[in-house]
Amino acid sequence: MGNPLPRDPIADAQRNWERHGWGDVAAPMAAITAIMRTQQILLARIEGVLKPFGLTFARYELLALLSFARSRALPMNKASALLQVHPTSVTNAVDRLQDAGLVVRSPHPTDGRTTLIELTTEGRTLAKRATAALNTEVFGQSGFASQDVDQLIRILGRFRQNAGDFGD
Amino acid sequence: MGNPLPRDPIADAQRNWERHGWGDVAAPMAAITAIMRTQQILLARIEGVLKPFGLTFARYELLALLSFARSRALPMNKASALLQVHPTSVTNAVDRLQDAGLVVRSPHPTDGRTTLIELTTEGRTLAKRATAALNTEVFGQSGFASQDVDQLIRILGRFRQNAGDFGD
DNA sequence: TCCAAACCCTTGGATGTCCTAGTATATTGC
DNA sequence: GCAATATACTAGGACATCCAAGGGTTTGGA
Repeated sequence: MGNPLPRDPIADAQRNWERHGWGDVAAPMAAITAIMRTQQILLARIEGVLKPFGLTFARYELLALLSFARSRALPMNKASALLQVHPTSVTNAVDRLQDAGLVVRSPHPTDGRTTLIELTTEGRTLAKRATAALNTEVFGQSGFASQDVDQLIRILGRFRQNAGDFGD
Repeated sequence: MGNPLPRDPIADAQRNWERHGWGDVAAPMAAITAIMRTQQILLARIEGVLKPFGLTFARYELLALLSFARSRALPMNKASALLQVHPTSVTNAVDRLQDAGLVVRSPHPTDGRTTLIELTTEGRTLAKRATAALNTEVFGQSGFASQDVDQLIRILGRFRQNAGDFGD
């Protein structure tokens, strides 16, 4: 989508902030902007790897969640909570996965409000293959040094906890 | 969109990866997933602050870019490169900002292919006010410790450079 | 017991992102 | 000078996300 820029646009923005007298928030602004951009880069890599499988990242995440769940079937609201996305996003993903024959919906045995989702055999197979591809082509070549990975897990873990993602 | 989970879902995923024999990529997987989730949290905060101004993050970024540009008018392709988004995304944002009276399009004086975008007076004022709000309500309360901010800038800066974002 | 409040999922609408093509204008090479 | 190639923007389509609202089911208090 573009060639490398001559200079780091985020470092430029940080300098702009300092120049305007906002030096006290320039660094957090740069860090947050860098997170946004990094996410964009990583998402593009992930989607690129998943495309041959006919999957998007959103659909893969749901497939992976189901493949690791203890119980074979998961309520949609549970999936929404664990994936931390809006319930309508899960509805959307399940619609498409079901059209592709990778998951099936079934009614909850005792709660008429709840819908369960479950992997089909093809869904389980595809989840395995897609995970293997992501492991070798993205996670195995993340571009982060080992110590940096640890730092990221620590820093972002604390941030997410403070943001109310999880207790503990 | 949800209450805190009892446990960190990303730490759970990391354990799942290790349990399946993918221990060598479990940590990068967790780090990358944490980046995705952190971006989601930050974006929600930013959009929440910008909503009263009638802005989204995409539109704000364009407004901010224009307000810091040396030249009053910027070609659309330049904006696309600096914001690192697809040209059609800039077209989309400019359409809406123009409808809102915050920017105007004008033809390039010498290159008939190029369209310049320029802030209106209202656009410049709104950019200032929105920036002030983001500085106090988001960047000033990022939730990252000062040393962590430095770590993030360093780690993600190197990552972005290796990913080909910029030379230097 | 029974109705109001809470909960679950889905539909419809607004936005944003990207990709693919199409149109118009510039630049390059012969 | 003219054709071929490259560049700039935009239109249309596929997906994802969220919010608001609606319809069905369960729960809980009067």
